[in-house]
Amino acid sequence: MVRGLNHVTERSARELPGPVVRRLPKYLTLVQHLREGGVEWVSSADVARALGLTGSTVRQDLSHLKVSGLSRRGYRVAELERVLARVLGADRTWKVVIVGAGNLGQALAKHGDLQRHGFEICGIFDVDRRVIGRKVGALKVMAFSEVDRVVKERGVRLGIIAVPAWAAQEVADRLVAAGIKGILNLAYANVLVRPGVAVVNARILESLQELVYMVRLGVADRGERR
Amino acid sequence: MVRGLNHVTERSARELPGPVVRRLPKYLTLVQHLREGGVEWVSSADVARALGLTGSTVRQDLSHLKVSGLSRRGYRVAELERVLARVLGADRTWKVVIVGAGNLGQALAKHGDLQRHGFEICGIFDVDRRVIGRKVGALKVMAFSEVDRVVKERGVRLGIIAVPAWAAQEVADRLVAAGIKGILNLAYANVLVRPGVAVVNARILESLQELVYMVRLGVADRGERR
DNA sequence: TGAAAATCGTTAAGAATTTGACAATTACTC
DNA sequence: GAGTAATTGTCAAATTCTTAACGATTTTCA
Repeated sequence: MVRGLNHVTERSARELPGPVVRRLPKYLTLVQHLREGGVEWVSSADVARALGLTGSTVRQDLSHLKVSGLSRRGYRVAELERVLARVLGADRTWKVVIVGAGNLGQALAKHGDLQRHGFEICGIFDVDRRVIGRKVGALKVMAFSEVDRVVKERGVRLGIIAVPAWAAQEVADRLVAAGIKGILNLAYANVLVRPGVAVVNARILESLQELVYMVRLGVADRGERR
Repeated sequence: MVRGLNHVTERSARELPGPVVRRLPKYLTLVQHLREGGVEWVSSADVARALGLTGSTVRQDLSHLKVSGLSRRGYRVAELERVLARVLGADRTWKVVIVGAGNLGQALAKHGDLQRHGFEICGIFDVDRRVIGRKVGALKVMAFSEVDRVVKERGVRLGIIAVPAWAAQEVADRLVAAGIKGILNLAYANVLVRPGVAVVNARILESLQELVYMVRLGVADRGERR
C-alpha cells in the first residue's frame, strides 16, 4: 500500500506531521502579507485568529521549527518568514513543467504568482497539434514528446498535470520516467506513482463538491486543510 | 474561534467526519470512471488500491452512507455512484459566480468540467474596466458591482474567488452580504466569514509548496487530501 | 519597584482517525 | 454439495492530532 505522509509511522527527525506540513504554507502566506504590511511582531493568537486555528495549535506547529518567540511579544515576522520559507523550500527556485495547454494549463503558465514565488516554468506541453507552437505568455507550447528531453536537460524536478482525466496516468508515468520527483495533479483522476515520487492532488472540482456538502449542512467554515 | 468541519464535537446524524467528506469526491470520481469503463462491481480493496488508502478505511467510510456491499462481490458501481452523488449534491445543479476574470477566473469559466459536473456559472465579475464586457466562453465579464444583483436575482449559492490576495477578503464580504452560502477561495490569502457560510481553500501555490516539502524529504506519495 | 498582563513552550489529556482483526456471508471450484 | 477463497461490516486497539492548562518569562505601568 502506498502510504500517505500523514500515516507514516516512523518519523525521521526532519519529517513533520502531515497536518503541520499542510498548515505551513498558510503561515507563510500570512507572514508574507504581514511583512508587506509592515508588521514586525505576530503572536500565536494573531495567527490563530487569521487562519481559524487555536493558538495552541500554532505554537505547537512552530515548536517543530527552528524558530522561537518571545514572551509578551510573539514571533518576529521576518524571522518566521525566513524559517518557513526555508522549510518549504521557498527560498530557492524550483523548475516546473506544465503538461496540458488547455485553459487551466495556459492560465497557470501565465499566472504571475508561480514565478513570483520561486517556480520557474521550463515548458508547457501538449499533444494537440493545434496548440503546439502557440505562444503562452513568454513560452511556446511544445510537443509532449519533448518533455523527457527538457526535463533531463534542465534538471526539472516538478511537474503539473493539467490534462483530461483519461490521460493523467499516462502523463504521470511519462513524467516519472523522465525523472520528475514531484507531481501536482490537477486532473480529475487519481494517479499512482512509484515510491520516491511525491504527488499532491489539487482538484478544483473536488473542492467544489466538498463545499457543496458543507453548504447543504449549513456548516460554518472549514478554512483549513488542502 | 471559527471551527473547522473536522473539529466539530457534536455531530448530527447526517454529519460526516471531515476526513470522510474529503475522500468522498475521490470515491465519486473513481466510480464515475469505472462506470464509464463498463465496470459493474468494485471491492473496497480495489478502491483502496486506486486511491492509496486501506480497504478498512474505505469500508468504514462507506459504512456511513446508505450503501451496502455484497460478500465476495464488493459494491455495485452504479449504486455507489448514485449514493455518492446524492450525498455530495452532485445529482443536481449548483449556481456559481466567479469573481476575478484574470487568467485563472477565465480558465475556470471556460473549463468544461465544471458545467459537466453540475455547476452552472451564472456570471464572471471583475473590477478592471479593460476586461469588463469581454467575452469569456459563452459569458461576458460583468462589473463586480453587479454581483449582488445577479446573486439575488438568480439565487446563486456558491462563489469562487479568483482575485489577487489583497482583494480576497473584501470580495468575500461582498459575496456573503449578497447571500452566498459557500466560497471556494483560490486567492493567495485566507478569508474569514461569519458562521453559516462555508469556505474551502484550494490554492495551487500552497499545494506546490507542500509538494516541494515532500520532494525534499524524498517522501513516497500523499495521494490524498488536498 | 512591584503588581498585572500577555505570551511562549511544553506536557499531558482528550478527541478523532486509521487500522487490524475477525465473524458472517457469499461465490466459486472440484 | 462440501470445502475454499474472497469480501463485507463492525469492533476495538493503536495511532495521530488538537486542545487546554500552566509554569516561566518578559513587558507595561502605576
